[in-house]
Amino acid sequence: MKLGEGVEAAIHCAAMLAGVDGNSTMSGAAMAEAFGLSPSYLLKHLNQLTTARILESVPGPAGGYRLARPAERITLLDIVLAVEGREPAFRCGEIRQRGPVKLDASAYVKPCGINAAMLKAERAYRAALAEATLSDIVADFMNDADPRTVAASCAFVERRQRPQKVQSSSQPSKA
Amino acid sequence: MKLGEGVEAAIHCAAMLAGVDGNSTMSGAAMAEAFGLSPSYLLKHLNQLTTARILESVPGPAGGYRLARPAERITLLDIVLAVEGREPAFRCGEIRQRGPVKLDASAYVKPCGINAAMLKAERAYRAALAEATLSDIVADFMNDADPRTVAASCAFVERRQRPQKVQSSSQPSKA
DNA sequence: CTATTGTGGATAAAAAATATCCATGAATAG
DNA sequence: CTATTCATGGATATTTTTTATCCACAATAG
Repeated sequence: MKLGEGVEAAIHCAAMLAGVDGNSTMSGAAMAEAFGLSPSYLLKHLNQLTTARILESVPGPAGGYRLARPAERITLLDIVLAVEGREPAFRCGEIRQRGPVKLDASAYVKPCGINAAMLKAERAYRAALAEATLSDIVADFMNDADPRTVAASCAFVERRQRPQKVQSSSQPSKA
Repeated sequence: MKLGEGVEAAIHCAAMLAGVDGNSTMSGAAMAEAFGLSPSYLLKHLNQLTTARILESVPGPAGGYRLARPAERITLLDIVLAVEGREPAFRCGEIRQRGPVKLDASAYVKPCGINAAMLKAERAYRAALAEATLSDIVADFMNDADPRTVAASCAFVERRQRPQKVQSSSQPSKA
């Protein structure tokens, strides 16, 4: 039972994006640099987050990624499922009916109790992940982490975030 | 996040071994046949259960496996950890310190909050697995499953289990 | 002794995770 | 408009993990 490295990367990136101002963005390359990750592979994971509507992406010279909704409404479960897929970790292969004894298919309509027990545990896991919001993660970091790391993170965000053109505010200049 | 197929095989085998009488055993080959599994690979998993002292093994012509302790004191967590290993599914790569910013190692003595949140969820998962005993699994099977499958399982165990030589008891009545 | 069974190591085959590259299209700064 | 920047998606390569097989060995019932 193992989670891919992409999960760690995705959560860290999302937490960093929670720190950008307003609708500013940060490029995938910047985040890859911040965490010493392979840029082209990280983009794959960021793309999964975009597909899951956890992030929004903006193409173009000043483009990048930003959170698709407030950090209060993004949970670790959202991110884990987006990156690892929604299928349960335990996959019942129905080996109970693979034996030499030929038994009618109607004998197996009731679900396998082993599968049920494993899935129940997995629901507990997911429930715990659903309790942890991205804003919790960020708040804990701000409060508990070493002040130097907090300062370094904020400085990085400040330096690398990119403001977006205002387009829908009070003056609809765009038409 | 995925669990290997060995987990399903191991739990089914343990549940079947819970049905053998006294100190009788059942061979790995018999269990592989019962579930349509590759014998040589299944032995690897059974061996992991033996190493973890969940099963006992008996070599020799009448040998095989049996539970090392009552089914009431074997949990799904025991089996999952024995087969999948005891390491957590989320492995923190400390990518927070892999960036270009050179910061003293003393800045990272406090554990990563993301890691803490992921491990907390994993504790909930393991706690749920620890609640499910092998005797629960067997009892649910006996009560809820289709009577034909119960009968078939019991018949298989009855036919393939192997009594052991009595060596220390008082009444060698079986003979 | 002989046949059967688990143990452990070595090894091979298959599948998945990780990583890179490139062509494409979209957006926009200038 | 033009050139640049960036995300997207496909193709592909590399590495690791999982799955599976085989064999020499030790133990033991008959």
